[in-house]
Amino acid sequence: MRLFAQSGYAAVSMRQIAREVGVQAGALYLYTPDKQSLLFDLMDQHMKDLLTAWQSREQANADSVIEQLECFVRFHIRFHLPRADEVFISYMELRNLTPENFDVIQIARGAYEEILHDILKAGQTDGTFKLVDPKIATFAIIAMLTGMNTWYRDEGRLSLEMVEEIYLDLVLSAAGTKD
Amino acid sequence: MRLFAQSGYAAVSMRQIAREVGVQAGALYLYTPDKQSLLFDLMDQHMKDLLTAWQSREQANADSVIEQLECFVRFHIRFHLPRADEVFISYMELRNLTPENFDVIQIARGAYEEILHDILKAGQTDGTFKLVDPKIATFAIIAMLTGMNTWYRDEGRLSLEMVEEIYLDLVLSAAGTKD
DNA sequence: CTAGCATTTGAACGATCGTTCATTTAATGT
DNA sequence: ACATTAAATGAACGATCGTTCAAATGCTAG
Repeated sequence: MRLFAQSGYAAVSMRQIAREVGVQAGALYLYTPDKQSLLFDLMDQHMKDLLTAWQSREQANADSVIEQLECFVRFHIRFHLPRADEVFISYMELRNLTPENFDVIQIARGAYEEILHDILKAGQTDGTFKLVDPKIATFAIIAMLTGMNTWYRDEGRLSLEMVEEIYLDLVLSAAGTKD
Repeated sequence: MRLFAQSGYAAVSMRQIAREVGVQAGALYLYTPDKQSLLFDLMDQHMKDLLTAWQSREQANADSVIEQLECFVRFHIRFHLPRADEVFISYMELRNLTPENFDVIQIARGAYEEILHDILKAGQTDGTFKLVDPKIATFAIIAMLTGMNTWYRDEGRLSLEMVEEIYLDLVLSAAGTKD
């Protein structure tokens, strides 16, 4: 995972991976059928972890849509930030998946986007959110949140908690809740 | 450019590039010193085009910060959307640049981000934007706008003009102008 | 038509790729 | 201590990589 994130799937050789785990290249094939599976399993597990983590979070079903959106934003940040390598790989290496593997990941990604989409649609329907297009807002918000991974550093100017509040404010504003 | 965008720099061979332009691999070296230069020149030209295009846009200096932000958003969308391949490469292939080439691109990228940053800071200072942190808002807005490239298709549900208005609305809201 | 220059070829270089497999080494059960 | 199973090696496979370069080809000026 570290090697793929650092140099990219295509640029990392099985021999480099073997060296990193202290083994000869041939031995890797006792654990994986091929290089492609290493990439797919990494991405597939990441998406499964993501969806599972969402489903098993402390859930308050009677929440207002604003609280639901707030919950989603905080969840997204807290899940993605500590997983910089997985997230990076999952976004950058999609084209190195075989078509079948690509489809699996895309479907999981769609399921995750639908979580936010449903919240935004509900908020638009009951008038809480002043949104022109919930589908586009979904893309925009997720891109905005995930983009954090490209610049956030633990030793940076702002703490995780502060960044979380700032992004929450940006998202709630974009959704049209600030009146 | 098309090959790099499609398969990634590392996965494209000089022989594939040669075949695409109808020539043998050796002949490419009459036009480029090496493969790396192909990638760098592509990205460097893209960044130069971007900054030049911004500087030479029809400029109304007395604009309000809201108009400036609106101008930036429209500019970003109109510049990036028709250049899907260049943008994709410029974001995905950064790690395949040599350190010196990487620095050149990063500096140009910083210059572009500073355009938006300056607008947001000005708007925060004069009270037009209700922003907690202009620097983070800069990252968030650019990520949000650039993310459009991953899903927008010409034959899609919405026209470029409509998408532009929707994103403009999202950005202005996020900046805190909608009261 | 030819001389001279520019362009392209195609073979070759050494290196590295993902993957396989006979063989060796390590661990386990009796 | 030995038989058996598991794990790992390291050499080898054919393929492909970026790059070089002598030789062949195409083009232009005289």
